[in-house]
Amino acid sequence: MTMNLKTLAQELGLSQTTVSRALNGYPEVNEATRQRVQQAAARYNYRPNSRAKGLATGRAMMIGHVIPASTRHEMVNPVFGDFVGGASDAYARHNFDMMFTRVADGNDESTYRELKAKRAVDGVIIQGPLVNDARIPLLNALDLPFVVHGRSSGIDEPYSWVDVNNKRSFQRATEFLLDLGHTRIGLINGLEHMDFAQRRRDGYLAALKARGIPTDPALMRSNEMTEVFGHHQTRHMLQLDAPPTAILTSSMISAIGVRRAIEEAGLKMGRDISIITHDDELSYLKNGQDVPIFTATRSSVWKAGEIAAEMLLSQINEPANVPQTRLLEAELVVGRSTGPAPQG
Amino acid sequence: MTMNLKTLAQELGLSQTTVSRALNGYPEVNEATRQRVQQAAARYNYRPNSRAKGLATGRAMMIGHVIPASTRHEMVNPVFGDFVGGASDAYARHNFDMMFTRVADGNDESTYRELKAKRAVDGVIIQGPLVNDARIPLLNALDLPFVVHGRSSGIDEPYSWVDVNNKRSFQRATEFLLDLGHTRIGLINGLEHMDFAQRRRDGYLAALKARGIPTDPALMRSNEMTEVFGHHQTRHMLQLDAPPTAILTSSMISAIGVRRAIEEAGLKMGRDISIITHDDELSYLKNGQDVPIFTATRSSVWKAGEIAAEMLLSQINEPANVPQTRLLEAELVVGRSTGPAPQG
DNA sequence: TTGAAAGCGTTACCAG
DNA sequence: CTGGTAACGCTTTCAA
Repeated sequence: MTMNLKTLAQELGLSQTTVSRALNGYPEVNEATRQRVQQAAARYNYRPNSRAKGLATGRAMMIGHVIPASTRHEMVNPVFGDFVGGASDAYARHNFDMMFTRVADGNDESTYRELKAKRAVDGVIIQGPLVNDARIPLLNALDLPFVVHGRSSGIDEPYSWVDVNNKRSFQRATEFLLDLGHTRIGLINGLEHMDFAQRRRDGYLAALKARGIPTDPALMRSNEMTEVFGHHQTRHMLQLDAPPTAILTSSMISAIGVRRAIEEAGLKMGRDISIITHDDELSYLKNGQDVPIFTATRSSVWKAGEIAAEMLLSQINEPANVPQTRLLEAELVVGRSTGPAPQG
Repeated sequence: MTMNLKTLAQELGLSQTTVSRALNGYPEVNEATRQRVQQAAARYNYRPNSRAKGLATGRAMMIGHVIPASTRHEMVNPVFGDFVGGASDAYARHNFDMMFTRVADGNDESTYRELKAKRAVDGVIIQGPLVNDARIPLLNALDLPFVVHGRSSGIDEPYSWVDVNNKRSFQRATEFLLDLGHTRIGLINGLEHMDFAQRRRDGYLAALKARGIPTDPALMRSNEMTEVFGHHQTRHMLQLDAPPTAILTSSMISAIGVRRAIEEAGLKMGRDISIITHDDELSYLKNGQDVPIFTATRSSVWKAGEIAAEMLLSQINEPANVPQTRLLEAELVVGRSTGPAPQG
């Protein structure tokens, strides 16, 4: 048997009401009484039953993260872990908890509906948005607060998001390789229906176009970002008549496979071929300026998680408070769509 | 306003009791009534409010995973993601949810106490056990059901665990390298207070000893399993007067750094040096037998997550049901400690 | 086979 | 400043 409000109140010779008020910081309680109550609560290690509290207040103090089963590898992607780490720090500050639901493919509509109907969460974070992601209209219709990590092209409803500037960073990375003299640059990208993959490709193409370098479809691959595919795609590219002299990879995990394929081909890194990866903390000197290349570094993704969580909580706490699109620290971008959204 | 039991019952002209019984599969309800109720529930997309249900039943239908902040890199370790993936599959089958709590270092005692006092979860999974891990006696004292992913040497209380055979796999891997003719084998291990790291080292040492190969402390490193440290440690080992000709790595993530250091040293993989990594799906022919080397492959870790979750749920549902130590599929081991535990 | 009513442990309203 | 009491939405006994 564990302590509850009723017995704690009896123990103190007070009413449940007063004890509850003392513990929840209501002003109208006598300071001496409050002290007494707090001490007793500490002594008995009393914590309000979260389900009872939730029932009474109508708030779950819980945020849901729904993970499609298809993206089994997603959980392994460092971006996932870092984002979630940052978010959970923010939740902890506000005494919220974080709930994960893995969902079979194609089943996410019913999952969100259920989350809403069961009142299991006060809001959700959407990870890995697709192009024209159906979850966004769904959640708007369900009136379940949410924030998207990333953006979804093709959606014209309002929604809040936090993203890195994928287009700009891939454009920069490509320019960097061009500056080094490479003209055949391979792109190992994520799946094309993922929104970020399109933005990254756009950046890559824009850089090539600006220099008048022809694009070669054989150098542009897209698939799940796993070691196996990184390896596979690289092997094929290296067998081309005119293989790439540099490779741009979308994730640290696929880069493992890329490097293995390069090893196996007997090529020497840095001499025969160069590779750079989206998670790298890289910058380079250009016109006397230190220019960062990638924006999805481990720490900025962590930060993105924190910001997304804070946005969601503020949306939940004061629904009137609609976030504005703005730039954060030059690298992170947050926004409310259907406003004047920053490009990239 | 969303549908609840009361209005659903009114809509049907039935009592809440009957509706509840019909929906929860109680036998004493008229089949025609049940049909009618189920259809109405589906039509209104009714789901019982999980907090109200939890209050009434005394069960949270939620499992907690507590993640120490120190292991920030842990969330990035594929082992973490795969284990959690498997576990959440199992939870989904039983309609349980999964809650994550990140906790500042040294604060985990109060976190577990709070989880218990708030009745937020029905049980917890312990990840990354240390040698003589204090969480085990704590949770036993709190009477909060738990299952450990891994084991904790030095604990003599009973507890349930699921583990791979770390010792045997590192012993095998070392033997494999010895069979290839290597005599200077570097070990890049996890932090030594982590229980698994000790077991792995033991396996490595046992293999060397069996062949009479002297051990060299300079070849045995242990640290967090990150790219940075993998790189760092490898660089140092390669600068030795007698550098290793093979390296055994504890994780795919640190292996990234290992490979980079080897590249930078201008060595050619497979000719100058070989590396194998604990996550590799490797096997080799020995005496005409195909012998698997490592046991912590991605898929077996996934499976371990499923098994751990199932053990925990069965412990929660029928506390009398104490799991027995046993071998699963030759590679996974589950158990109840203070029984005759399998070695390794 | 069905229903009324008493919890489950809080919060919040309304009196005093 | 404090207390009584009615929600919150469900399950579960006890009666019918």
